[in-house]
Amino acid sequence: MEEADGVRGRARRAVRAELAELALGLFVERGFDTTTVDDVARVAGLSKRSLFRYFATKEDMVLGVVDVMGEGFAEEVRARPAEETPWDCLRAVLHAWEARIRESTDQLARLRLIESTPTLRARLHQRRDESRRLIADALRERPGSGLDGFTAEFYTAAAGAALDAASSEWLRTGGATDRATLIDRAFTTLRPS
Amino acid sequence: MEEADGVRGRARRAVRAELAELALGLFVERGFDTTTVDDVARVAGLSKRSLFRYFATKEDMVLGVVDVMGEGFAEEVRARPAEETPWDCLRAVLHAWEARIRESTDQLARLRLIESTPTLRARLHQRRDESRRLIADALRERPGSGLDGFTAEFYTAAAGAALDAASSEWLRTGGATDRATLIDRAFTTLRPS
DNA sequence: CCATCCTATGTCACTCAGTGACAATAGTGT
DNA sequence: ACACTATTGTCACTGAGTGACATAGGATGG
Repeated sequence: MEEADGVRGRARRAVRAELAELALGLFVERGFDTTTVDDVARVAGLSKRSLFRYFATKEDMVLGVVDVMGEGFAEEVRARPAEETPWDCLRAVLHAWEARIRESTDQLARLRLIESTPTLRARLHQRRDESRRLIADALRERPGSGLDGFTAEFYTAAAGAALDAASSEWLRTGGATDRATLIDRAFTTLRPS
Repeated sequence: MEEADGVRGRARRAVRAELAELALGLFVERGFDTTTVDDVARVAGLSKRSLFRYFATKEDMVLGVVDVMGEGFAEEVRARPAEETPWDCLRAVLHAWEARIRESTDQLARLRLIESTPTLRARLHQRRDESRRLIADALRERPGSGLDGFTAEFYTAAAGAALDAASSEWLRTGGATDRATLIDRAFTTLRPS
């Protein structure tokens, strides 16, 4: 039951990743809504029930990676120098995050699928929502931040808006533009330095 | 089939509103997830099937009003004076919108329910997402806006962030604060005048 | 007043996501 | 070989949502 890293846990995560990749392929090929979980299970060679032991929901098969974001992000916010403004702090962390995300594979196909599937977009937002609280709290609890809950939440949500717009544009250009640069542009739009 | 205002259409909308109110009451009382659609149908005195002829989804019974926002909002954006900056334009329209929303009943209970139910939050974001494109387009197409798609979308998403944070804070204070004021505060936070 | 539409509704059967319970079956350590 | 434990499969179930079809009710034209 413990999430501590045993051989078991690692194997499990490997299987999960494999299944996610397979599912993504199917969804991209046949469409998310028109592909049933049973379809995925059949192709993957296990039962629907077992599949749901790896993923809580169908959407999770696609979102998987994104969902852990919250805690890590909040932690990095806390680690930023105290003299940094909230806005710059968020920009910096988001920037660093982007660099890491770029390494994962299939980002373009995955994002395209998410963008074109309302169900998936909804889930994604739900996830981001849960993270937002965590991040806003981290922002407020920085030494000497002097932020109230409302302002902290707004900053965080605005940063999320930057991420959103950047992802959307990145997708529109077929992955040609640099997401990190776009994010910077968004941040600067509202706070020209 | 036509949505034009006949006697029929008006009656239909009245029934819809009545059902929505009834459903909201049940959801608030028993919880959204733990209340089945059949429950609502039973109390309302019609079949589940008929209920789904008034609402496409269970969530729609709660969100109902919110979803028409998109087009109206976009229209008002187009009607703003051209010399206004995008940011001020959004602020003004959002401000006007708030005044109108305040008139609807049960806002507090409804919002509380939405806030505390992930499924509902997800749907709400989904709706907002659909509106965002419309509004961003309207913003870009204002005479002499000079905005690219990316920037327009970011502005719009950021305005959505302000609305979100304001709603959240408004709820936190039990409806004591003025949402319009909060929105102004958010807008000013990122663009002190 | 009756025949005729048209719409709202009910009924029934179905799909699909997700869950709980329990049995079967690995795999690991001793 | 033996016990222990995690993983999987099976089966039956709930709950949202849909499609097909039958029917009741209310307006309209003759």
